[in-house]
Amino acid sequence: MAYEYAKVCLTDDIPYPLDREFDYYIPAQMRSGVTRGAFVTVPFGRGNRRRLALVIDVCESSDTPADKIKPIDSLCPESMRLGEELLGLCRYLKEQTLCTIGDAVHAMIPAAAMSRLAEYYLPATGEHDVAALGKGRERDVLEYIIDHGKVSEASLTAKFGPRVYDSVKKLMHGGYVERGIDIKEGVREVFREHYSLDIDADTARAALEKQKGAPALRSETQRQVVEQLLGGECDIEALMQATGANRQQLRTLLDRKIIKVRRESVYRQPYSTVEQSERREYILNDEQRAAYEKLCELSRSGEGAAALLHGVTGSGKTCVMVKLIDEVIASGRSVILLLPEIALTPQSVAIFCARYGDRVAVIHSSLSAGERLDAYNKIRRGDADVVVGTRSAVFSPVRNLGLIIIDEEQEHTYKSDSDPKYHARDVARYRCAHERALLLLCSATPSVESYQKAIEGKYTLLKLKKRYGGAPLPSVRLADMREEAQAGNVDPLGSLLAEELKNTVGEGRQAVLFLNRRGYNNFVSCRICGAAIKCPRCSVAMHYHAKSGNYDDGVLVCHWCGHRQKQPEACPECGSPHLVRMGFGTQRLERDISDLLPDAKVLRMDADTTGEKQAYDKMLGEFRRHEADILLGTQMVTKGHDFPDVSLVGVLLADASLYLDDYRANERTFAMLTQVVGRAGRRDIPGAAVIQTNNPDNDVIRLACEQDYESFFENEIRLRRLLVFPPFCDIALLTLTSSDEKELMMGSSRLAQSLADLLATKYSDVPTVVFGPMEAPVYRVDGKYRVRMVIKCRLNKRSRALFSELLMTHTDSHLPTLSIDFNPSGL
DNA sequence: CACGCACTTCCG
DNA sequence: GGAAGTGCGTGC
Repeated sequence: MAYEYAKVCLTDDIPYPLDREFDYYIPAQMRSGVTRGAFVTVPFGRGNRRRLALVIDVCESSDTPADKIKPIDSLCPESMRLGEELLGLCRYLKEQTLCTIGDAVHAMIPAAAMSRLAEYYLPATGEHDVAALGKGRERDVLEYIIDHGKVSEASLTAKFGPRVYDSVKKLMHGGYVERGIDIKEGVREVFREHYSLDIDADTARAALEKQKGAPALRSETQRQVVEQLLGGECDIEALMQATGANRQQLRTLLDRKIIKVRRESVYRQPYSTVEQSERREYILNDEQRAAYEKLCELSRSGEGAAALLHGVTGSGKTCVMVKLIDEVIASGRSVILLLPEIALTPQSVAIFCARYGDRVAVIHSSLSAGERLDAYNKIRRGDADVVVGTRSAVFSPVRNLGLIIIDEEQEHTYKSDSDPKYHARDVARYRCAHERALLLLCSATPSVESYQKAIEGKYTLLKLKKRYGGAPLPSVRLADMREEAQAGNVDPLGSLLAEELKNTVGEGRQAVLFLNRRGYNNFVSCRICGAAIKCPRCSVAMHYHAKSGNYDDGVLVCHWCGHRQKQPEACPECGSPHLVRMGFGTQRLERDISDLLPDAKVLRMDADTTGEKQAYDKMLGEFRRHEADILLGTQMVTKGHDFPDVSLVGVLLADASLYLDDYRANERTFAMLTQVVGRAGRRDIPGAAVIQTNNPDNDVIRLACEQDYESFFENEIRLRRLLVFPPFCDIALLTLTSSDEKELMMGSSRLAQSLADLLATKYSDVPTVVFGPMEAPVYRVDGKYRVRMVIKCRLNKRSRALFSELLMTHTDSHLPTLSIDFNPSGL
């Protein structure tokens, strides 16, 4: 059992070709701690700079020549250790998404839990002839280091400028200066200290009575502390309150071993202030019961299984989910529930907090570093067995995983577009298969890929066809905007929708208006030359955003890089002063509504007004409590929020998303319309929906109005098969990025050439269809140019090996950066 | 022939 | 990514 060697992967930010296993010697005193999944620091490279590394495996011998092997430097805290399941998942992520092990690790462990290495410089031990350095910059640097004793590279750069490292290097060569390393553990956990006596009760009483031989209590405060603790353990706040002791006085008693302290971590609870909804009983109807029983059966089988729950909007999928979670928890296993970010609201979280109390951990993007760490530790220690969270929660280190639920599984936010470029659905499938758990995908409008898998029998398909409580579907009317335009109405609000809006608000009910895309077409263009005003850093038209209240007083904003500027007086292209604002966005719509219904209270919800999560949650709360009449917004309003008083739903520009140059445009449009129509009229109020479109005959729009998913799927799968799109192939998106346009051009032809070479020789057995290189739809973003290649292929070991090789040979710090995304969420 | 600098190689 | 190794041009 003496493992002397460890295979490790570096986990700092390293280039792809360097991401392989390296053998290190394990010093004898570290043998018990250095095991698979542990983190260590190692000396690496010719300069032996310290690096953080993950132990992939330990072994008795090594194939590496003994003279090359270096010893491990130190062992990192236990709290960073990855379990066997997550270690396997790191490997899987690297294979599947071509990320580095480091990228995978960072997706799993919160930054606050990771140790950080901080290098510093200090004067070398021993005497040195400082005068021999003469009077150059090196001497100044050395004197600065000697004066300060221990200096970070950052402070040297601040003092001497960016090229200071050249001097430092020379000083190190000359033996004047040495490099040291500090290992800083991440953000501290919050602990509460509990004090108790470290001496027995008799000794304590003796001390209080000032008996000989007993420890002396030198002050009244010390006596009070001992007296208090005779009554039992006491936490620090209560103790200081009761005795008037301060930290220093407690410290003294601790040092004299009269009292002792126990530190218990307290978890910061970001949702502790959530309005408590009462724990309600869920009564299942026949359909729901059948689905629930089938799922229980799958779960109890103890094998990895996957199911797709397809239920029309309002069919009560949540009831089935909650009952299933109860069942899995009761059997002693843990549950991960994934929701799209915009569906993760206090209301949805409250359902689970009310039911499972402090056994719930919530994870979302706007947690502070400390909150994230607490949630992570709570899960890791087994103090939470229900995890509710967004995409990254799929990596939660739960104990004894029993179930992963992905709600609204078609949402593209489950696909990450930065390293690791994983899809939460694929990660969940892998985990469930390996940890013998059940995967449950839920949706009213499943992705074409998932539904196809269900039809093929890879997922167990469960259907809920009835709306819960028998609520009828809203009556849906299409408003043909071409007729409106011919009649001279170019306002965003058509006459039918305007009429319905008046009636609804007049009757004291609420309405939701959904505008397809934020600030749609809302740009400034020149009447003379027709050019739109573009962002100086990106090649897209900037959008006009009015300041609050005044439509004419606004700024231009780039939706890609966030650049803001005032609207220019004249066209930058032709100098003409005739600039006009085109199209309309949520702001323009808000103004039109207040003209139409001056007394109605309107809430506008888009990325501008909901910068912070709290603001978004607050707005939803207000609308739920009927403190406003009309909710107006982009995608955010379509999610499964249950608004009891909403009887009208309006969709503006229903077809705007049909013509995106993405093969999923139909699917997205169908899902959006189906969901938004499903918002209207639950329970006893009959709902109505008005959909404004220029394409009333379009099948996608028509079928969405009828909530007919099956027919939509039949059409769509036929189209995908015909045109060879997923699920009938996979797509690899290769993106080259550079701030130098010329280098980018050279890089892209080099890339195309290597790809062609590999396909003609080593990988001639891999069938592909190659498109490009071509400029990305938005060529320039944040000052960088982007060129792409799109490759249709089948993802398997061979094709991944091909792309991996491409990444190996095209990763170089002074070449354009290559990024590969398999089945990206948008093209 | 010494030094500077672009380019390549390899890291255990 | 970074440091050392390689090879070539320039300079007194």
